[in-house]
Amino acid sequence: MDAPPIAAVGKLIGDPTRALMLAALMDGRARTATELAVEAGVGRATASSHLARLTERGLLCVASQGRHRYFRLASDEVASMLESLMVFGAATPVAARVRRTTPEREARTCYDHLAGRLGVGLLDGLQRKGCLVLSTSGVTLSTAGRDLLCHHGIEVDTLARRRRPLARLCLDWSERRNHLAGGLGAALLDLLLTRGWVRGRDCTRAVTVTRAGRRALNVEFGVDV
Amino acid sequence: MDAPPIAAVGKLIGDPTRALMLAALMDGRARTATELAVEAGVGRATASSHLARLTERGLLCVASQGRHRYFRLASDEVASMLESLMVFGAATPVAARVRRTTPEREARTCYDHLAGRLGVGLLDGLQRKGCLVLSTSGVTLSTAGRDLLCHHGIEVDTLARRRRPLARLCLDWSERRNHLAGGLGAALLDLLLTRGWVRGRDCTRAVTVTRAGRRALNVEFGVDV
DNA sequence: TCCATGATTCGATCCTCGTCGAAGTATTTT
DNA sequence: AAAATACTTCGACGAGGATCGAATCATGGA
Repeated sequence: MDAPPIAAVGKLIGDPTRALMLAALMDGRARTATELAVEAGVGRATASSHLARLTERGLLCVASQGRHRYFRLASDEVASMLESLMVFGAATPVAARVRRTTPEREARTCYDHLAGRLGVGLLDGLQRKGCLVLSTSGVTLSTAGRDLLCHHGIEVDTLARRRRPLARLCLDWSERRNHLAGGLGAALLDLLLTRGWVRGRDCTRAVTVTRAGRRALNVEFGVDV
Repeated sequence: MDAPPIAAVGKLIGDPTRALMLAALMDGRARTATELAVEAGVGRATASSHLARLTERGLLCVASQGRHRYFRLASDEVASMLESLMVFGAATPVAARVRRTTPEREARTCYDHLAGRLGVGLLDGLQRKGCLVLSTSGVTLSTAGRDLLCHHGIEVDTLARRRRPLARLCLDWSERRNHLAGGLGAALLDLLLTRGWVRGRDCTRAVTVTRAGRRALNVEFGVDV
């Protein structure tokens, strides 16, 4: 009658303070222990103990820089798992049906890549253009896709050599469809931001598509925003 | 500073008793409140309150039959979400690396379909044979696939008319790759069991492939067990 | 070397929530 | 009708754990 493994993870995520920390880190950026303490509205001592437990369980990883300790999500698999929780997080099924379309549903970041309608659309568009081929073990980049992305300055070959998978799928809580994660997903968000095609809002994970972005995304990646 | 939605779901799964109930229901079968109380090692009153909360949140659904109330997972999306939690459930990353291959990793059921190496292999095989085509919104069945499954007595057209999606992907905690869920996944497990190609062990979710099954799976579905 | 700042550890406190027994409701059986 | 079974609601109890302040450790700058 011993508690199954999911209980431990659930308990970890179930605490409001830890959940706030995880939610804050969903944008993929690293934060110091004090920053997270403030964001969760809790004392430094409390935050420290929470962060230690999250790290120990493999949900977070930590990098010491000087006297600061920067915490971030351990991988985009963690982000993916958290997103899958949000499917049930919102409310009762009844309330979920009458839910409004929020900006977050339109376009947002998930860890370090795009999600929401835009994220799903991007994966769709790239697939229709024959740039991405979905297979069982995930998504793979076609030669055409490689050329397109290289043309936009993304160093695909460098990314491919990393330990991190080049392309992964992540189930979207708002669309209930997949969007593109992995190194490629991160590189694409990077590209869209530097080109000024999408603009991030500082406090939330929501992003907006610029007028130029709308056109460019359609022409380049076949996205119908 | 209000608690994010994931906290509520986490807290729900985080309780050992509720986790035991969910784990028990992962095989997809429905159980009465009393059965679940026994399986979780807890009184009837306690079980009842837990089941009410799980149902309210949309993780379980309930069907009243006479004086019995049968609880089961609300959908295979719940099973999919629980599997994604197990990726982090096992232990610390260090311990996870030296982990043995258990029977559960070889082949098991997840809700009402196959998972583990066999589940992943089945999806692989069907894809290689051109029976399934992976697309962004999920998997779709090709004409060739429809013919093959009908030939084995699966009433594909009937399944397609149901509200439940015909084919869905579910991330495997042991293989970290997708396996086949949805109505088709359920029908295939059914087929394999009635043909005697795999045999379920009663108490656990593990299944074993029979000698005849090994050959048949290879010939019919291109599975390399 | 000394102080300022970031982070962790420890001990004490407080509160949430899981637990059970008893009573109440619903449904089947006799 | 009455008894039996399945389940839920209610009230009270108790343990686990989240929280904080104070003390300690670690790093950087003067």
